[in-house]
Amino acid sequence: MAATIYDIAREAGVSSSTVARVLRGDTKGDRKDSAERAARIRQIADNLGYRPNLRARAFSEQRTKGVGLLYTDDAWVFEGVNDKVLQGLVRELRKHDHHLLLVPVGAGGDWEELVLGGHVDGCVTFQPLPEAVRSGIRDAALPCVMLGDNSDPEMPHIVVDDVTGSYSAARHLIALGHRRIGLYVHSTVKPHCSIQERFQGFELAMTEEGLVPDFWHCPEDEMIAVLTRGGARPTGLICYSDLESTLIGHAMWQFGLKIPNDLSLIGFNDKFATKYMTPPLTTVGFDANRIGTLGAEMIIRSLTAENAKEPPAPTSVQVKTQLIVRGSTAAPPREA
Amino acid sequence: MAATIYDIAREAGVSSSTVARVLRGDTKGDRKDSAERAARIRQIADNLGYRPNLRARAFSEQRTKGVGLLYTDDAWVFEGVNDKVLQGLVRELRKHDHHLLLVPVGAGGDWEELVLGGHVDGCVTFQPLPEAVRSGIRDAALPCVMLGDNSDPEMPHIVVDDVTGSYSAARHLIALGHRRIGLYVHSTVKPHCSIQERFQGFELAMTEEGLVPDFWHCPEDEMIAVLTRGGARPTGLICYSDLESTLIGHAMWQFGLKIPNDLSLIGFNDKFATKYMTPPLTTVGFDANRIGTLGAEMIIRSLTAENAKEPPAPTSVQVKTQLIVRGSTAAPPREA
DNA sequence: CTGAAAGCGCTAACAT
DNA sequence: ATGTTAGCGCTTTCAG
Repeated sequence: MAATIYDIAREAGVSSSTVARVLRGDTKGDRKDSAERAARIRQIADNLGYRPNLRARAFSEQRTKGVGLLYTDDAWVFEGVNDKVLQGLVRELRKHDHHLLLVPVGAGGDWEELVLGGHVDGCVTFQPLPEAVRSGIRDAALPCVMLGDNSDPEMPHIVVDDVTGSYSAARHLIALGHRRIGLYVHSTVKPHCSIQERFQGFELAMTEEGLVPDFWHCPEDEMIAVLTRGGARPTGLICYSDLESTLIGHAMWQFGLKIPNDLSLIGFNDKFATKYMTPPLTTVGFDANRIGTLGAEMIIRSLTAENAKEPPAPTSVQVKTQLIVRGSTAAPPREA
Repeated sequence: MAATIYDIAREAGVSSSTVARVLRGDTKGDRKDSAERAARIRQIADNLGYRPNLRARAFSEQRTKGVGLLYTDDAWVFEGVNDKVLQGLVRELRKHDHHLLLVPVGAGGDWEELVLGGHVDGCVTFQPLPEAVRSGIRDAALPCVMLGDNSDPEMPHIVVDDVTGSYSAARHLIALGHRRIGLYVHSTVKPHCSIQERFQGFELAMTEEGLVPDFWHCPEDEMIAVLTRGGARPTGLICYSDLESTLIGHAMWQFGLKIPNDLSLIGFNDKFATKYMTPPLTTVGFDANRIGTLGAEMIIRSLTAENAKEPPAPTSVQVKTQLIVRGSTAAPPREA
């Protein structure tokens, strides 16, 4: 159906190799007759609507120029700021003539067949993956970059500077006069490095001031119960992400409590809508798009480095965070 | 490097076709010796860590089992409820042993080469695409399903029942006593069918009551100016999406105006966070995940129908909407 | 600079 | 049921 280099070759009266070379621009055009022939070949290709067959090329070159995005199958892959990460990833990959495949892990449909079967040249992972997946990738020596996860020191990864982020958040609350401050992670968030590191930064700021860091990893109703009970409840809460902030902020409103008057709230991620919350959310932001861009660059590099037989050095990149102070934080209530 | 069927064949002392057949389970196992041999072949394949080479298979079968998701390169691809659509799409495709490729159109990186070069067997489109893209797909006779866009009657598509959605939203406001009601679409939203149809439903409800439908397609500050001026300003606003609701709700709060007391606000899409807005947003919801699932089923069907040489009949599917009444709507203020 | 030819790994039609 | 063989369309040596 579609024209091949052979069709062109026949019509031009040359060999298929010549066509292939010309079409790839792999010719100098020194001699005059050559140049003319090249032009004619291009002309014929154009007339025939020739388009290289990518399946054949992938087979021949033994690579697809595809990169798989592996993620565990929870509901939050495209949520939060991951959309921006994804955007940066896809765009940068496209710039380098590669493309992204979405590969949920553990959602039926065998990821192994797809990823290890050679339909992708490398992969990028979101979130901590099951050990089986990691070892599968490692055994296959498949180039891989982990995003937001440094649980595997062997693999290059890009993470957010969580320690500094939560440190500055805690510092901000302390400076406002808060003494009882907590860090809240929703129970649906699976344990991984970001939780630990956000706790570390938080803990550091607290202990520097001789304060005791409180930590919750529970469903929202438990957290809400703590925040709405009388007595020594926290007056400031740092949330693992903007999701928790949304949940807690809403609950406070339902209970007739005011933010920031009754509770200072800090989110994480600076997703778009938080700017428009009531009140606008103070949050720890970072350039999510850049995570994607860097991830793409990194995987592309190891994909090309592979051709050069040089094993890519394990690399770790941190993306800076910045506290964005808006309206959800203020001095603690008097009685505190 | 990786084991092939030839390696297995050699070791088992059989032909490669036999290996291929056994590995595909394409054998009855009638005779005892056959069954034994099959078992041995499987054993050897296992030992060798055999895994079918998907590139070779794609080349041979002339299909990749890949589906491209085409979208114009704006910032909202993964925003709103599109994340859910995407989720449904990916999962359903994976169930049918297919996978999704992300293909931004017009962001550098040639979509044509990727899509028309045979790296995907079909495609699904988000949002209205440039005519050049549509005709390219049509000329290549590439199976395609359009999501949220019925601008091309030739192509199968899945849309939301926008007319009924906005109709019920308007009806709700009218029942509450509102007379001056507007429909607001942000200027960043490009003209497409949903806008028209949401206007139609809105207009219908209004004219049924002898009311005049107001329509704005502008940046938020213009809309805000209209809402905060004195006199005959709208008391009820139906928004094209939850984005507009977020923007407007926030602006009202800044101006010291109350929702729903001073303005009743209705969103569209029912994205997760709107339930937690202050107050919770009344919105028109629909099963976004289902759009993805249906889209996947539809494209899979036309991919397999193609093998049967039966041109897929153009199909149109509508996903139902439902008004979700929460706290952002109430009777209009007295003076109105 | 060009042509001939091998090879990439699998599927499928055909013959046995 | 099994083996043989011919593709699938491109890249890449290797001669000329």
